Amino acid sequence: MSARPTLKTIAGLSGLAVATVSRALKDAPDISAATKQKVRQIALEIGYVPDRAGVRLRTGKTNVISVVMSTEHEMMNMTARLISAIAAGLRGTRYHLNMTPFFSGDDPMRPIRYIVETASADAVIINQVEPGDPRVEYMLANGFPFAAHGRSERADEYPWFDFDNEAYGRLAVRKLAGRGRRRVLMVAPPLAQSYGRHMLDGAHAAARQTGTTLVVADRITSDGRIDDIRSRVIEILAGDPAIDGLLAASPVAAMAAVGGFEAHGLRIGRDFDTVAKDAIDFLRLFRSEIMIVTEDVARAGEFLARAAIQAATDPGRPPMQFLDGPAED
Amino acid sequence: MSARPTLKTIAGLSGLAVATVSRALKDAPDISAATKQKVRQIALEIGYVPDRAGVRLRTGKTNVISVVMSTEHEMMNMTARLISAIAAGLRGTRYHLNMTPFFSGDDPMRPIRYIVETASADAVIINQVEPGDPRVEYMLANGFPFAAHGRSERADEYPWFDFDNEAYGRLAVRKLAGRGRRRVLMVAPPLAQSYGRHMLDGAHAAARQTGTTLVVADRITSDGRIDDIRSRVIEILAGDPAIDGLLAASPVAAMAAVGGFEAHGLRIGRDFDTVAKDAIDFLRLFRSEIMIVTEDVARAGEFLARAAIQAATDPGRPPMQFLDGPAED
DNA sequence: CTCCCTGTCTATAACGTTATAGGCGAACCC
DNA sequence: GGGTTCGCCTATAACGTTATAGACAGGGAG
Repeated sequence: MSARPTLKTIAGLSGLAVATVSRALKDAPDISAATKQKVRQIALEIGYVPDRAGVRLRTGKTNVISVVMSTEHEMMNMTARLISAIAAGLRGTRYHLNMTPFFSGDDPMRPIRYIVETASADAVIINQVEPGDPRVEYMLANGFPFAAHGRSERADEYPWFDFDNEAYGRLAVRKLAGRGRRRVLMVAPPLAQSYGRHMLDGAHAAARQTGTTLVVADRITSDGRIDDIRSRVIEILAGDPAIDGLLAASPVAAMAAVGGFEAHGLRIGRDFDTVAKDAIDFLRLFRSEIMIVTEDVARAGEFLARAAIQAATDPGRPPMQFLDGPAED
Repeated sequence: MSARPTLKTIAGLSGLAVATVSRALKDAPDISAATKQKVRQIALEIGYVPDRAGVRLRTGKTNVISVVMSTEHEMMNMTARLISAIAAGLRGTRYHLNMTPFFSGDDPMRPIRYIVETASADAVIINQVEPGDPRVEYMLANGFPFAAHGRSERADEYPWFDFDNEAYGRLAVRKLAGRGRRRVLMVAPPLAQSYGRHMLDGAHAAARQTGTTLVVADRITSDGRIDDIRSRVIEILAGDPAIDGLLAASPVAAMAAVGGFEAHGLRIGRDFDTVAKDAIDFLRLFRSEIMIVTEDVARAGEFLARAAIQAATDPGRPPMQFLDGPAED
């Protein structure tokens, strides 16, 4: 039951001063090679690991990356994978992963403010960025390191990873047009979020190019409740029976909307075709007739982890940014 | 750009000593009510929040609860909800949530050992407990506070929350028998895990009582790959066409197995019935013909959060334990 | 021989907190 | 009036780390 080794332990064993041990482990230039060697050897043998509290108190570095995300509803599926991927990206680094979720009804700024004010992380990772996102504005204003899944107008100024939803929108409409579909119903993401606008822009552009008509479903969004999506799609189809294509922004929305089509007796592949984006390998398992475009969340998480670390350790460097193209099935 | 307030700041403003301020905020008995009042007032005004590194260094308390879970595969769905629920349970407490996932191929003991050795959390929460689970043994041996989702043989000695899978197994078979089903195929969880054994025991018991025959699918488990489950179920049905009931341990297994039945042209409700356990409200949305038994993960997470905190702060108290009954649809 | 440099190492202080021992005046008792 | 007790407060040290300034020996230059 020996206590945990500290610098003092190594100092005692080596006959050196605590400060020397510290500097030797830091590879400081004014420590002889022999000393460094000896210190490192002892440190290894007794399994020395720096005490986080000591380091943090002295340096202010927490060695913590905080993920601040909403963890509810369907969205949780993708968020969970993203967090898992970030965790994977943090493996082998000295960073710990902290989760500060916010819940519906909570102010998304609260956890952010807390972290910034108490300096309780070296960097923050957020997702679901909106145009003019206050979290982005706040952290930029305070010079607090962060990385974002998604872009706002000020995307130039911070690290981000984003899926190219505009390319997805274009690709999806082209795929449907390629199957001869002329009138496409789109269950779009909430347009308050940046990625929703991007996707819509892409779909519109490709619709113009291919001579396809794009009908954006009103009163529902792809993050809505299944029942709402399904019943609204049924209504829309009743009033617009020429619709022969479906463009969905999420796997759940796709399932729900397809259900709406099927309620009219329409069959996928025969009476209509569907393209959907899937980040969680969901549709491939249950509705393989749907044309799937995959969003690679693992890549996103791994990138965001590295981007956050770079933002924390090297604020001078240009921010890491990556626009990920859609992967066709 | 004023620096963060510390005890020293309050000491300066109040004219008291730092130690007095500290004790006043701790409500120590030998500080006058007037002083306490004054100190608290100032602390509130300047927004004093204790520095975690300082507290941790001095007291050893990290104010961190670490969740150590595997974050991969289908299981991720439920794990994600569990983590989210734990986070919800931690809201309003002074505890931060740390995530230390392990990945397939990783040794599950590694993160546990790290946390215990470096004392980097006040308590740990684990899930998917197995009989003789080495994580449980290790933490019990080291007297490290933890709470578990699931029980092992030594369940008496530690805090846990568990879903009553035995009751679920019984209930499921009874429901099928109640619909006149006589020969039930069960897609069971991996029997290496405690909950799998429980569920199987319950199913067997109810089968005996109701005169139902229970056929446990071999070579597949409910956490397996969709395709494997589906094709194995097809094989089994080909060799055993009298099967008219399905008991699934997870929503994904249910979907996959139902797919196998349907591949034989069998229809749910007419040719067979299905009972499945669902923790993520999945089946209700997509296959409502299935009889669903709900496992309440939110309750589990909230309970585990409180149980972990109690284990950390009050090791003398008897461990919090709760066996949650299945909720019928 | 003195002076200065260079290469190593060390003493000290500080980050913010809290446990411990002690100080000091006022009130109380005999 | 002298001693004790009580109520309230403070000084000090310590947790583990690292930045800073400085110490000390040996070597080279003058």
